[in-house]
Formats: sequence, structure tokens, C-alpha cells
Amino acid sequence: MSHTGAINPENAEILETPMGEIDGIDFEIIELLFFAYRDFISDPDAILDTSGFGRAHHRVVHFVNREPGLTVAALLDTLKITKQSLARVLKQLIDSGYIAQVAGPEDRRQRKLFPTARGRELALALARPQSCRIADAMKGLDESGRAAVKTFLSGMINSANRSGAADQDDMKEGQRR
Amino acid sequence: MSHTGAINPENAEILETPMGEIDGIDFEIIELLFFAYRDFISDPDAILDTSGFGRAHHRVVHFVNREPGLTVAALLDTLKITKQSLARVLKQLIDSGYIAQVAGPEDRRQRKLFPTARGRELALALARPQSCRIADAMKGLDESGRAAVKTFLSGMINSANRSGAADQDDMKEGQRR
DNA sequence: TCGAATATGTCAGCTATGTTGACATAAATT
DNA sequence: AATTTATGTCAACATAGCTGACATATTCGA
Repeated sequence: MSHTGAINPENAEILETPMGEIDGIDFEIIELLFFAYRDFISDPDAILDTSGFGRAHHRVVHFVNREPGLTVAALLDTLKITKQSLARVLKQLIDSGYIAQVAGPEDRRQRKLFPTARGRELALALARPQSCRIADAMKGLDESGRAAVKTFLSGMINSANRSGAADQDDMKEGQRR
Repeated sequence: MSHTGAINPENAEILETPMGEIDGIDFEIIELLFFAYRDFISDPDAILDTSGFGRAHHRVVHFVNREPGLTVAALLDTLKITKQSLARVLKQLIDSGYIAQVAGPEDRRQRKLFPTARGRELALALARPQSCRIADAMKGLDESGRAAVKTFLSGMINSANRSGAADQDDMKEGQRR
């Protein structure tokens, strides 16, 4: 081995004490979130590997199925990615018949996105294992415990976000950033 | 626009009904997790943009600070990535003086990883906003609510994982897959 | 003691998914 | 008619995964 860097740097500036709750920081939850999300994501990932799609496709299929008829702009806002990034996966999903576009009835510039039967099936197949995992993790909790989990997760989300379908104003943005 | 795909495919195979709880799936929590994790990650991301590092560096710095002296193999097992993937970010962190290596005292093939003072500072700086966000989200919860959150998150994690420092056996694996 | 197994490092190339910037087109708005 | 908006698209780039192949140092077992 070449080992350009020092392997035992004369015990110089090394810290041996673990970074712990002492620092007034909740490392436990930080790590629980990391591992929980990693495993939460792994279920659909396994399915996606089969179908040749990735996580990006998963998100698109999910939200289109959750809100059929949403526009490209709305989807971009939900995902918080650029249209160029979305374009790649969306095109694949349309070409493979998972999602269909319809010109907006009022504003014909819009492209409203709808799931096909295939798209619906895929979305459900991907959500199922995740839902099972959640049900499992909720198993020991009573109603107040479950409510606490929802409160917590909601509280973790930037208030500027999420649902209500229509926010108040949202400042015009061309291409996000 | 060229529009190779049909824009209004004769109302063929389109589904207009939203995918909802009807299907016996907990979409609410699925989405809460998605948004919560996205925003949870965004705090350190903003800091990392400044220092020229990415999420991958974040994870490495975090776990090395949490368990100073862990070996490369242990880190790989925690992160569930390949050594080649780790190598890139680890090298940068070592070269920039955030992490130091020490040959294992017992087994000199091992490289034990320790944070430097710089590394500790970075890890704390990254954890702080996340901890605040968590504290905020926990604000309204009593002790049983907080316990419920931990129970839930723990339950989301694959049992094959996490801590106890030493698992039972772990099946030999050369390069993870 | 020698050969195999182990822990780590490293080269090269590929993929998925994000980013910017620039430009095109159709439809709506003023 | 001119401008703005919604969408699409091309090109180039960055990050962070992955696989495969191979090198080196060290430990371990026969």
C-alpha cells in the first residue's frame, strides 16, 4: 500500500470520546430517522430494480396516483426538483404507459398527469410493503401514540410546504431557483 | 413542441380517482415520512454546500464522531455502501484533516477512524440544526408521546440492523454483495 | 513456515439523479 | 401585437451509488 497519509499521526489531534447526548443534541432520534428512512425506502427499491425504474420514478408515480390530474408545475413543486430532472423520468413513465397526459381543459398549456391502470398497479405495489412496515412499527402503539407519531412527523416538515392543495401565494419562480 | 406522445389519448385508459386510504394503505404516514426526511436532510445540506462536502461526507463524519475508533469494515456495515464508494469521501475527509486513521493495536491490518477537533466541530455543526428541528417537532408531546415516536422509528428499522455494537454473527461478506 | 484468508486501498468505468444555462413552442394575457 | 406563462428539450456537469479486477499488508491455520 502506498499510504500517502499518516497512519498513526503521532497521536496528534485525535479525539477518542464519543460524541454523545452530553453535547445537548438528540443523536438518538437523528440516527433512528436515518436508519428508519433507509429501510423504509429499501422495500420499494427492491421492486423497482425489477422493473428498471428508480426512486425518482417511484415518487412521480406515487404523487400522480395520489392526485390524478395534477399539473407538471404542481408536481415540480411537490418534489422540489427541476423540470429537466423530472423530464427524464416522466418521459419514461409516459412512454412505458404508466402515466398519461391530458391538455388542461381551461388552460390548454397545462399538461395534466393521470395514472393508467398499469400506473395505479405499480403505485399500489410500491406502497404496500411500506404500509406494512408502518403498520408493523405502529403495532404496539395505542391511539395517542399513533397521534404522537403523526404530530412529530408533521412537525418535522417545513411549514412552507405541504398540501392544502393550494397555498396562499408561493412567489413566482420560473425554474425553481 | 414535437409531442411524440399522445396528449389527449381519446380518454383511453385514464384513472381519475385519487389513490386513497380505501386501498387499505397508509398513504398519510408514507408521505409524512417522505417530506419529513427531505426537510430533515435539508438543514445539514445547506451547511455542506458551503464546505464543499456532500451528504456522503456527513454520514461518515457523523458515525466516526459517534464511535471513535471504529474500523472501516464497521463503518461500511453501518452505511451499507461499498468500500469504493466510501473510499472517495473518506479520502477527502482524511486529506482535509477532519478524520484521522490509526492502525489497529491488535490487528494492524485494521484502520481505526477517529475524528480530529475539526471533524468534531463539523459533526456538531451538522447535528445542531437537525436536533433543533426534532426538539421543535417534539415540543407538543409529553413523555409517552416521545416514547411512542422512538418506538415507531425503531420499529421501522430492519431488525438485522442497528447497534448492540456487536451483532451475533453477520455472515462473512467481502465487498457487500 | 508457508499458503490462504482477511482488511484495506485503488483503478477504471458505468448508472441514477440531481444541477445550470440556453432555447423552442403553444397558449393565455395585457 | 407583444409579453408572459407552461411546458419541453438539448447539452454539459456533479454527486454518489455500483461492479469488477487487482495490489498490499497482516494474520491465521495446517
